[in-house]
Amino acid sequence: MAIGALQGVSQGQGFVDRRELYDSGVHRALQAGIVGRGKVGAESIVLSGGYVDDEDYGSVVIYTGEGGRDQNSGRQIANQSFSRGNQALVTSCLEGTPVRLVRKMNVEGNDVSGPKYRYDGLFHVESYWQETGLDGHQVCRFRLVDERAYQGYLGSNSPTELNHSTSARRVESVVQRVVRDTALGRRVKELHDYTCQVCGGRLHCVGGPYAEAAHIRPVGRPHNGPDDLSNLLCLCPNHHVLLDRGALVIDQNWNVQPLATKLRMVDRHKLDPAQTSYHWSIWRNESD
DNA sequence: GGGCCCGCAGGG
DNA sequence: CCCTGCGGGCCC
Repeated sequence: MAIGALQGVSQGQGFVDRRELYDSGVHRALQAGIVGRGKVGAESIVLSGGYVDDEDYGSVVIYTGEGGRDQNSGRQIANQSFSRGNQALVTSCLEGTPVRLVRKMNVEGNDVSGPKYRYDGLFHVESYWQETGLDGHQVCRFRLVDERAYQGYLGSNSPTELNHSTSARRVESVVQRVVRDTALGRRVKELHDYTCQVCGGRLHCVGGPYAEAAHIRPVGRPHNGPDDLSNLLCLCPNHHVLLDRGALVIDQNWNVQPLATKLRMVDRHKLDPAQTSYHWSIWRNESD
């Protein structure tokens, strides 16, 4: 029942089997890959290589949700939904709470007695979406980033001062909305005079207006959206969040659904319909 | 607090 | 390859 780091457990620590992981409290399940509750968030996940759709890049992990899987063959035989453990990971994303990540190691040679699992520290659920998996069914997917990588993005000089329960959400926001907010981000905001393309709102702060540059198709793996104007919107914070989390999608006619309002356009800013169509594809089942 | 469902085991 | 199975989450 503990979220975050555990006393007496060090990063990189090995565990012989799932029973030892269970007893240590690192991952309190003998079989399931996700431990956590829908309304509280996830505690821990195990990356075992059992899912064909998983991608492990070290500090970035693309994790496939649970469910719809044939126990024996290991193949997806039904669609997944954002429920159970998948809902727990969504909650971790929305709340910004860290998740313990355990990797199953490929044991070299015949050393059966050695540790088969390794605790690899805390990860943040940066985003979630769904897509058609390699086996042809809808799967839930999660982009997890090593918390140390986050601190690297931020250039933080005191990683240990980060309080996960209170500041992680803000950390995530900074990564998505400020660090990537370069000259291009300023450009798109100037083109729209800091007016939200969804609601037309313009936030007047002391010192000037505030808006956010939002990528339609996310940049970085696995989405690999382009970091250019044709993939950027000028949005207020609320509609930025709703777009990123799939509550808003943009259809072929530039209507924002389910609001049924037209995306506000200006002549000098052309969008690429391929990007809105990609965004649609990863959220089509959730937005109706 | 009991019953039910389900899962990124593990071993034979 | 098959099957037994432990225990968490969740809904009564």
